[in-house]
Amino acid sequence: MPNNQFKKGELYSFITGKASIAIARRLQKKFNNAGLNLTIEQWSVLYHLWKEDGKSQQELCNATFRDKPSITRLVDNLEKLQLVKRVASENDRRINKIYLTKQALKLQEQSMGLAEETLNDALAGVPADQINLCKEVLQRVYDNLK
Amino acid sequence: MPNNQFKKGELYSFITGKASIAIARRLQKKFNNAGLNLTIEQWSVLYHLWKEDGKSQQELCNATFRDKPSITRLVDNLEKLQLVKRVASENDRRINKIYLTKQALKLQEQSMGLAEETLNDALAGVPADQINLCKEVLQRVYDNLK
DNA sequence: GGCATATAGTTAGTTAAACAACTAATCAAA
DNA sequence: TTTGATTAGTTGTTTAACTAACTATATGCC
Repeated sequence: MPNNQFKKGELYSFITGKASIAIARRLQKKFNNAGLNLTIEQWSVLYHLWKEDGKSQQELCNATFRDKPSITRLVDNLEKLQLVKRVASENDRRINKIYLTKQALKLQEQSMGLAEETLNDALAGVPADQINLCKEVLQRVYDNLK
Repeated sequence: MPNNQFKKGELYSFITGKASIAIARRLQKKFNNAGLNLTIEQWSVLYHLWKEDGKSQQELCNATFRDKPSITRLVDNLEKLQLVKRVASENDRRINKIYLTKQALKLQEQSMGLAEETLNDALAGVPADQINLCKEVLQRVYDNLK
């Protein structure tokens, strides 16, 4: 039987993703302490728009690994916060393109700095080669399941 | 600066825990397909009670890495499903001890089988030593942040 | 053109997470 | 022994995930 090195006690924390939950909580705290009124989920949408503005909601679904209703509501809330605007595509009127506002552009540097800081906290004392191997394993897991 | 091997594109998936989300989704699907009317979060509580029945809610908080309101509501829902019962502790009447019902005991074998299956799906083709290293890194991340 | 199908997005309902504020029971110390 | 602090658990509110059902637009085929 493959991979039965997973004894039950270890099984649990792999499934629950304790480590990534801890990372997300730490980042959220840093946001709160910095007075950034932003959830990690909202930040994750902005993150992909900072990389390329004007993505459609469907593209945001793919990028953030969320389903359509989740993105609809995240964009709703980001619009309420005046951080993004929906603009109907001229070519295909089913599509909403999502554009960052000036306010959102201002948040990029600070929040990305806090995110890098969080990962440095998380990975303190872990050698680079181990991090890389870990990333590869997690990517493989993701590919195995998608 | 330590650990700056994290370029931005990689940063995101580490924070979001794509891999563990994928694992949880796969396990939830297996539960649904098997007709198990159980969320992964509910299962995670049962999991720790199968290991040791009669834990207090606070002990379940620690074990599952959730806060008290989350456990209150999970136990509420598990009680509605008649899978656990709250029993006030005789020594200390602030404490609820949570006990599995017969119905819950029946679910253990099947659901744990599906969980192992899910991890085997997830880790297919990943050598044991890499899995072990990955576990160590994730544990270290968790310890760094708690 | 007209109809079936696919795609983009929204709405509704249930479950869960995070946080704050709360009640009740226990403990400790003056 | 009473007062203050601590601990266990609950309740309320907001945000988000997931599923299913829905609307509207676009596409492809006859």
